[in-house]
Amino acid sequence: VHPTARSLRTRRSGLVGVLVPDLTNPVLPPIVRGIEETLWQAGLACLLADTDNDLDREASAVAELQARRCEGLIVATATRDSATVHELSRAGVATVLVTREVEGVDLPFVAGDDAAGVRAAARHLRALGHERIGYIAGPSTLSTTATRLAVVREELPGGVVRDAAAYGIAEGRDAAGALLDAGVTAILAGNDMLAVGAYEALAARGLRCPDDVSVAGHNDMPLVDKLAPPLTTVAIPQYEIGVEAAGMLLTRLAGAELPARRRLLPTTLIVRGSTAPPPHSSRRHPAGHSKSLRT
Amino acid sequence: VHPTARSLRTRRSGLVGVLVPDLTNPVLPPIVRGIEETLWQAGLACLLADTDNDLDREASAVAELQARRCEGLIVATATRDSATVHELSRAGVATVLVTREVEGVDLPFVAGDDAAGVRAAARHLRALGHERIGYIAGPSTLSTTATRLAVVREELPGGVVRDAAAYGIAEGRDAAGALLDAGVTAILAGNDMLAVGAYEALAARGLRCPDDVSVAGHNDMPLVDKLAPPLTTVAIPQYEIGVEAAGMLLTRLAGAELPARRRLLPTTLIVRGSTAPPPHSSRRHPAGHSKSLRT
DNA sequence: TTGAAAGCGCTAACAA
DNA sequence: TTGTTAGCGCTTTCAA
Repeated sequence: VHPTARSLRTRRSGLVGVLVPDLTNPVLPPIVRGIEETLWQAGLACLLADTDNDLDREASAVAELQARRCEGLIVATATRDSATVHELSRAGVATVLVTREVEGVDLPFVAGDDAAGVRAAARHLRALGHERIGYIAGPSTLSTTATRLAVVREELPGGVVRDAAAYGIAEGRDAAGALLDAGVTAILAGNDMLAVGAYEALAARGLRCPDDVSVAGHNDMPLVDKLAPPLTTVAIPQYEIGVEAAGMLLTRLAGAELPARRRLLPTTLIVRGSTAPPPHSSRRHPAGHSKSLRT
Repeated sequence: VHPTARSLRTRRSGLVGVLVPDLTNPVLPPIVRGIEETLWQAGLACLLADTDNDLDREASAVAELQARRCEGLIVATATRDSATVHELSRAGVATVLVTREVEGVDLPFVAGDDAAGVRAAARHLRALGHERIGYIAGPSTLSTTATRLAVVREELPGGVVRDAAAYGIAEGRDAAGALLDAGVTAILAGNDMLAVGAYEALAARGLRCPDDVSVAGHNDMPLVDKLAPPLTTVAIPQYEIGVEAAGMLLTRLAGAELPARRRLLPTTLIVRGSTAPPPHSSRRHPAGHSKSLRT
């Protein structure tokens, strides 16, 4: 059997294009694995394209993938207003969006339930007794940022928000510095890289985590459980997201209707050592040991 | 232009298969990016296959990629005696091995210069004054393990070696425990995951790093510089390895001769806080402050 | 049921 | 130089 001749005749390439913003971001490999394994089992192969978070490269990668007659596309690179994705939608190309959604486009979308995760994290901090809580938001071009920020605004009405230009350590450090200047006792970070930056900002000021300031992140990337202190963070079911995205593409390619256009998989708040009651809080000490409560 | 028809006619698919053992291993994504970008620029697309370190999956992935008429293969999954790779070599398939080499096969190979890296790490520990040094070797099925171990045997003749069944944290913890029982003052780990396991073994015994025992790793994976203490480790030029591997495949596909079959790119020992002189060592304190030297 | 033939869109070989 | 044609290996259609 010769797949090329078959492709020519049947007009099906057996190829799916997978667009990732940066494979180096630890969130992505498990997702890609989920996609790859699911597609592979269905007899489809993955053409991988890494856009390095560059809009032009996204556009040219899509063009190339289209030219190569991919049967469908799985896109994890989308900015909120991606013209490329809008065009894909208009052209009726079988496309599934992963992790990053695009506004005004009704393509299938799969992600972790970030809103629930951030909500849990925000409530966790409040339950610990924090009242001045700062949030480090990621780049405003991404839907993930918007989703998480909306929840923060809702759950932490008096919260201080700082933007980071990118989901990186340096950006987190700067933003956290500004939040500390504003006097927060807890920092919720848009993702774990930003949280690591917050650790650095604390260290630079001689502040201790969680004694002086609590920090929480998002994604539960590898090794954050080994930091000092281990990072409290929101875990997302990355592999399952990949499997689900590939599954949605498969049903779409089979011509079937999707049960739901948007699929949000459950996230989990993992409480570790980086979050604790704020300083001077009576909750710092268990009630039975606390003098202030006894008097 | 229709690439399928062109492929049928020219018998060139424009596809290269990339086999990885586990994309989730942080060493791989930068390598894959290097491969992908280089190949993409040359007009070739990457078919990604993740074998999950499974021999059968490696075999079936190769079969599938062959069936899809990939022009060449980049293989990062090979065990030292991989029958699949031997077969590839025999069949004359354009193949480049990355990171993991296969014995008795003269396919092009690209990797970091692990031997030099491990040598530097071993000498670093000896220079600090360590005399009882333990080594945690990875699975013996991999060439990386053999390469590193050979250097250890050479540089640390009296060293204690323990095998780990896999490059994982739990395996590192167990192996490190055994080394500590043997009374070592420093642990050199086959990679960073094993080193993190060593950290855990130390913590479990109430030992402090680097005060009681030094630890060094290999790969410089993300966040090991943020651990407590920051990990001393050997950094390998991952992205460049990917670029070089793709480059070698391209020259091979162009029919040209390779300047060298094996290409080892320079590694760097990054000394951080996890290595220090052994306890009771006069080198712990600068000479000028040391009473023992004064008397 | 089995078999022959047309044609998918391109490129390379050949003819003009 | 430019234009025409055969055929890559398969699937699908249509005839036997």
